[in-house]
Amino acid sequence: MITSANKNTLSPEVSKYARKKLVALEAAAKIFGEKGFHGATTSDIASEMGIKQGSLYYYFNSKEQALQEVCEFGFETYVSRMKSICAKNQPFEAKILSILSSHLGSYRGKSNALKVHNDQRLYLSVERRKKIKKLGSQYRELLESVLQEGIEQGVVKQSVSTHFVAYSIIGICNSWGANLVREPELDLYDTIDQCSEFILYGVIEASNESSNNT
Amino acid sequence: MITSANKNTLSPEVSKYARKKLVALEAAAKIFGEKGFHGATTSDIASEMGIKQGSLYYYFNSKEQALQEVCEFGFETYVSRMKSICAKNQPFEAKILSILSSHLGSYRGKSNALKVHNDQRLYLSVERRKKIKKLGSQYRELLESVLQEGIEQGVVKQSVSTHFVAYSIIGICNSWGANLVREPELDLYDTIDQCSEFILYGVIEASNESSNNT
DNA sequence: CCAAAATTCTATAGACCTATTGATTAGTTT
DNA sequence: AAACTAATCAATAGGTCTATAGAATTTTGG
Repeated sequence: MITSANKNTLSPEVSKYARKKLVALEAAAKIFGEKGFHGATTSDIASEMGIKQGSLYYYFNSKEQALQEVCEFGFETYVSRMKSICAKNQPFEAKILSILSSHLGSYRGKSNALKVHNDQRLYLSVERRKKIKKLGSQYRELLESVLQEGIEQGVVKQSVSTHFVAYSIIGICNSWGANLVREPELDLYDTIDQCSEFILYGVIEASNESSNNT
Repeated sequence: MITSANKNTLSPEVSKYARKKLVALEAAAKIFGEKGFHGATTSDIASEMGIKQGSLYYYFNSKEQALQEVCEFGFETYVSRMKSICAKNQPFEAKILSILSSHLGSYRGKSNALKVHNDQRLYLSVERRKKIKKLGSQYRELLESVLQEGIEQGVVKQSVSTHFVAYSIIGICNSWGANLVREPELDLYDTIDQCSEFILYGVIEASNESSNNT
């Protein structure tokens, strides 16, 4: 049995294993992102990182576990960053901007892992999804708390459902995130600004109250 | 060779073939929706409609063609409905509401096909995606034209990019659409209303101009 | 430079899956 | 009811994929 958890105890900084495991994760993320979980083969992933199919199992116990790790990898740092954003003492608008920067920026950073998390995580067994589910709930609750804060400060309309808006914001971000991955020439900061403007103020001209209700 | 295009020339109203072909499309949509294109097997689809795996090829030439037909099926009527909405002479807000009703309502109607279109169409070859691509562009252009109309009427802010907002609206709709499919107890009309409010006016309280810009 | 550990390779068993073929049953028409 | 057509089935060829096992190679530490 392969004890892939073994690391060289006398690692220089970080073990060779850990370094190459990261390469494996990135390769898996790229291939899963391109072909989907079931469409990707272990052979694809292995050749992406320059090793043979069988050797991949030195780094993963199974294909499904590879997907699990990619999803967790793509989501983990991202949620913890969300936490620190929410903890800060900033006006509502600034927080939203930070959140959008973090969310959309993640796609440009380790684009593939986060995309895989969004598109492929449901193919994991319930058991394997536990941690991911927890992270997802955490994230949505954090976003809802920011909105609730906005309501209490009188900045955000009382009529909005924090749950609904949180979901909608996540939807917009994931949709644009997918575009950012697909089209590298798309400008990240422009996208962030437009999302922010749209989420905060909608599309209706504020001054004109042309409510010609039929 | 199976001439699956044959219909009984003396069909009663609509041929038995056409009727069961629809059953096949719905079964394929359901299974593709649950397991994804590569995760689904022809055996799954066949047993969903109560026939054996091999018999499925009486209705489809290949698994990939089944996916193509499901995607087109899910998108076609939907785009044509969008056309008639855009042609109507209605105020901007009413049009947006109609569009949201149509888009989100579609998920409740033939929920699976539209979901499959969104999630799985990229696994089709470029050739097979041609028609779908065209429909997608048509849809987005129609939505952009509605926004442009709104700008010209002074209802929509001049600063918004119609392209960006169109994409964002589609993102929100697809995100909520997926929720509507996943959670049947979610109220359709409530979702439509909240989406509309959010898209039109954003989350910020209109009266309060608390722009404490740092 | 040698021995132990880490990493990669080759080869393959065992499943499973698509698509085809020819036989078989059900349905219709005359 | 015979003749014809439509719909389904059973069986399988041919291919691909995951995961494993043991051999071979590389790296590391003394």
